[in-house]
Amino acid sequence: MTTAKRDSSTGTGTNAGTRRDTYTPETLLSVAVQVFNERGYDGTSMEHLSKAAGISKSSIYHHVSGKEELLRRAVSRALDELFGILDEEQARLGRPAERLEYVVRRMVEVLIAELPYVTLLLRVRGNTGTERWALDRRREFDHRVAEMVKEAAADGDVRGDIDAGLVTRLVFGMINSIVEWYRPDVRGMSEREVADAVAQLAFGGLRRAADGRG
Amino acid sequence: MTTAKRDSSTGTGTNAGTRRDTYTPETLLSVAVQVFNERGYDGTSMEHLSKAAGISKSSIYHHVSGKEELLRRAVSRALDELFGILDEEQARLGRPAERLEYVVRRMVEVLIAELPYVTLLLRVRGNTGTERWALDRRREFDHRVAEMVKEAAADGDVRGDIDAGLVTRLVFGMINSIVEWYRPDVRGMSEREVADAVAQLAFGGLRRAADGRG
DNA sequence: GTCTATATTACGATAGAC
DNA sequence: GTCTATCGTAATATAGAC
Repeated sequence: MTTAKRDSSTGTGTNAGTRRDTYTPETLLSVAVQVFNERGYDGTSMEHLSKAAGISKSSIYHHVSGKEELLRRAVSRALDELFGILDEEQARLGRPAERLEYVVRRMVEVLIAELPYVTLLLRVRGNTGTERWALDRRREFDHRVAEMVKEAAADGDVRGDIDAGLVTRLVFGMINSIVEWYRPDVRGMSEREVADAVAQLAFGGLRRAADGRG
Repeated sequence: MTTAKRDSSTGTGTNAGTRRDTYTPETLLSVAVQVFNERGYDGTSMEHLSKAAGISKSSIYHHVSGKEELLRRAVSRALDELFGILDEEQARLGRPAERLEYVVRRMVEVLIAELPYVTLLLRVRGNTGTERWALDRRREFDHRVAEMVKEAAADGDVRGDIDAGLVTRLVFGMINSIVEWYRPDVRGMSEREVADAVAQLAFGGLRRAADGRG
């Protein structure tokens, strides 16, 4: 009943202002990323992509140089959004613990807003140059957040009985796991609601809270 | 300097009590799982496996029917260990909150004790029948732990302001992320120490604790 | 149990027509 | 911009010797 083909009804070629019917690297990317996430990058062939996009294999090569360029574009987008968080004012100014909580909430929001792109980024293994580059940049991001955890612990606002690197990894694990279950179509649960739940659980813990903020 | 070849020095064939030099499906599995985790299952060819095992491709087919059998054996082992936790006495008896904390700690321990097997399980995508079966069993396990969270919340021992299913997913995310960074060779950090850190962070939260137990 | 050799299919990518 | 046809390689798996 459903079809992977694009709607061709607007494709006269003379409508200057309206969206074109043919693919651009960007629109093709959104299709590719979806398939990559369903089948895994290595489990996706150009044939799979061509079927999903509704064009032939060779047409894909007209837009991009190959599979790896699609991967590079996707993870670049995810990384740019994540690093962008660290440049925001609330991530740079104020007490470390507050900056940390802001970053945690924003990570959840970015992860949901850019769900397919971040999902792909988080699943990269390291078989190609592009994948290893992505892993390096991820590590750099993790490191910068870990520094924030260390500062917050030094201030006494965050528990110091667990190593800051370990804490960062575990909180990242919690946040990043969102890509494994969050789906925008299910009713309810906005970015904000998920971000609140993650922040409350990460900072307050599972145990029934004695009061609102401690 | 390093070699992938096995040591052939004990391979006389007459030493009844000592370990044999040739592969069994089980010893081959440990090699395969390692490569699967490094390159990803889809990114691993029989050629990769044969190089890592130090035998030819066709020799692998003497021990197992193919790649997918290796995957099935690996994820079965991981699933058996995880479901085994739920049969343990401390997971079945007592207050839900205490059973839950026990399961969380044991999950960490099993995950570390069976690191490569659980790692592979957690990365399964669903392209083959074996993979879909593994995903189904994982969901079943998650569901049974989620029930425990619901009971603990009903008792008032665990916060009820966040949906039990969401809490379960986030805590699982934290636990499961261990496979992404834990390496047994790095000095320090035993199974027990990681389990303690996870339990403390999951139940107590990031915020500096007011007291030991709340 | 392990090997070499090979059958067969799938893959990434290109050539060239329209 | 898209297509069909195809190239060269790499994949899974098998055959048969030792």
